[in-house]
Amino acid sequence: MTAVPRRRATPRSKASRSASPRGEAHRQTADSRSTGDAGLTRERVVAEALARIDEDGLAAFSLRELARRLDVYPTAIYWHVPGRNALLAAVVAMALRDIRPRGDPRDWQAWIAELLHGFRGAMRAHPNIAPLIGAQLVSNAAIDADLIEDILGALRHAGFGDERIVGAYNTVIAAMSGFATMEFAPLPQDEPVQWAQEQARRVRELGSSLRPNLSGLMDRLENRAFILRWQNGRSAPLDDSFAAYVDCVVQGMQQMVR
Amino acid sequence: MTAVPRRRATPRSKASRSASPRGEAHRQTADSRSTGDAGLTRERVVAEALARIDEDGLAAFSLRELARRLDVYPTAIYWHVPGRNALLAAVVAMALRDIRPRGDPRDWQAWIAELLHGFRGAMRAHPNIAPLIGAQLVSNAAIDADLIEDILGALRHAGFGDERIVGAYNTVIAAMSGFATMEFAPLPQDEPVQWAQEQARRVRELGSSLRPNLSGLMDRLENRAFILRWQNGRSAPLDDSFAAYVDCVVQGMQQMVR
DNA sequence: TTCGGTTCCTGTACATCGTACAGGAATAGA
DNA sequence: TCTATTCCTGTACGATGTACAGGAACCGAA
Repeated sequence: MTAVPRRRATPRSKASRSASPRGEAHRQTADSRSTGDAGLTRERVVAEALARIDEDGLAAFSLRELARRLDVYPTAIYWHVPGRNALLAAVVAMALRDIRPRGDPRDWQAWIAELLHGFRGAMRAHPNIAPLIGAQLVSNAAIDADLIEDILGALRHAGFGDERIVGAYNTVIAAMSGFATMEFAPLPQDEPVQWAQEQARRVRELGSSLRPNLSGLMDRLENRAFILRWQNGRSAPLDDSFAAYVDCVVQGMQQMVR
Repeated sequence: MTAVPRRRATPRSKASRSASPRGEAHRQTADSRSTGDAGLTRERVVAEALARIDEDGLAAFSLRELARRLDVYPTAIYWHVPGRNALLAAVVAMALRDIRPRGDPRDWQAWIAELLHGFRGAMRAHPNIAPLIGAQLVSNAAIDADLIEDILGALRHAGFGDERIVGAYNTVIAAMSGFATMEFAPLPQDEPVQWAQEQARRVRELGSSLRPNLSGLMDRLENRAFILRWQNGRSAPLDDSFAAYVDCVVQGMQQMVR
């Protein structure tokens, strides 16, 4: 049906092979490579996977397409990565690499707010990994141990004792990932335009006279509130709501600690 | 490798066909059916899909396996449901059918707490749909419009005006789904025992002397905190942490409204 | 300089998946 | 009794993840 122009069966084309930089031999050691586009690395595989997901979305991502982009056979990837799931875990880790706040954990309120905003910033940079977040954060090493240590440190400064600090920690992690995961959750990717129109119509129809709050607030809610929108955070970010959410969590923790 | 005993190519076996209840003709009208196990319905398809996901997990779920269980050809499902994604959306809607609190929205704090606990209860009943929650709650009809109306009503009683009620609403939705989604996120399903052991070892090694908070709290944290556990909420629920989380959100909203 | 081992990739193969499409049998309505 | 509709059977296709068996380039020791 789609009749996508298909590349040849053999992944490394004659052309790209003979046009190899400096006409050097194809084979290179892992560390002597200087061109950067030949010689696979785990780093390169993961980075390209993230790039593919950023561009085409998670649903369209496949090891075979990734291999095509890397100009290798699909099974070559398995040398650097155990399998699809492990690759996705590594992708998440790469995307969340730099969320550690630079502020002072002793100013715990500002520090936690910075953490939550930083996490959301990473999600905004790579919104298509949103569905992976919950799945990979079960116990994955995507989050640095030093970051966890700092979170606990901030909570100590907030005044949490041994009894309640576990609940506070879990609250922070859940708050960090909860909002952004939903905000950037993907839309149905088939027929996106028609789907958005249908959703917009559906949402507006909810505001009947039988539902006074919904109808009275419809102007403010439509496409700006969960379940009542037809775009995701990529095209329609929920900045204000997220700020309110962060305030709520931080103030709630302040109350909790007393 | 696994060599699963494979059923025949034709889905409805001779045996089950001739052993059809009361030896009646195979074909039945949609409403005259009384046996309950013949005649497909959208309801039946969705219910069986949820049952399959509950038992085998989301990763193992496929339309073909579902069809095998329903004793029909895979393509028969398409008569009742547009496709895989739509089916999963319907599954989520079914699982979240009864989360509407029975309390009085005017007592907004108790009402919102009940909502959050009710949502988590639904997730505990169907933990394997956790990865779908974020994805399907973008703007899906999984949540009843009347429930949304009640949430807004509760927030009105809390004192939120037009300005801030959208942020409060999004906070409630994010809080509702955020924690439970993570708590019940699936573990890697290949080699679960070995994986759990590795994770346990990894977590315990994080508590070195370089990380005093982590090491000091390790006894309380291990397998009870996000990122530091090797079981998910199904086998190791985070009841206390969730209660703390709900308190935090509710108290935070109370502060917000002033 | 030769040679055996290691690294990293090519190439093949297979079971499985979602779903498009063409009918065909039973039923309902005229 | 005839026709249209409903709901399923049956076939088919392209795509996917990954097991497995090599094979070519490199490394270090002889």
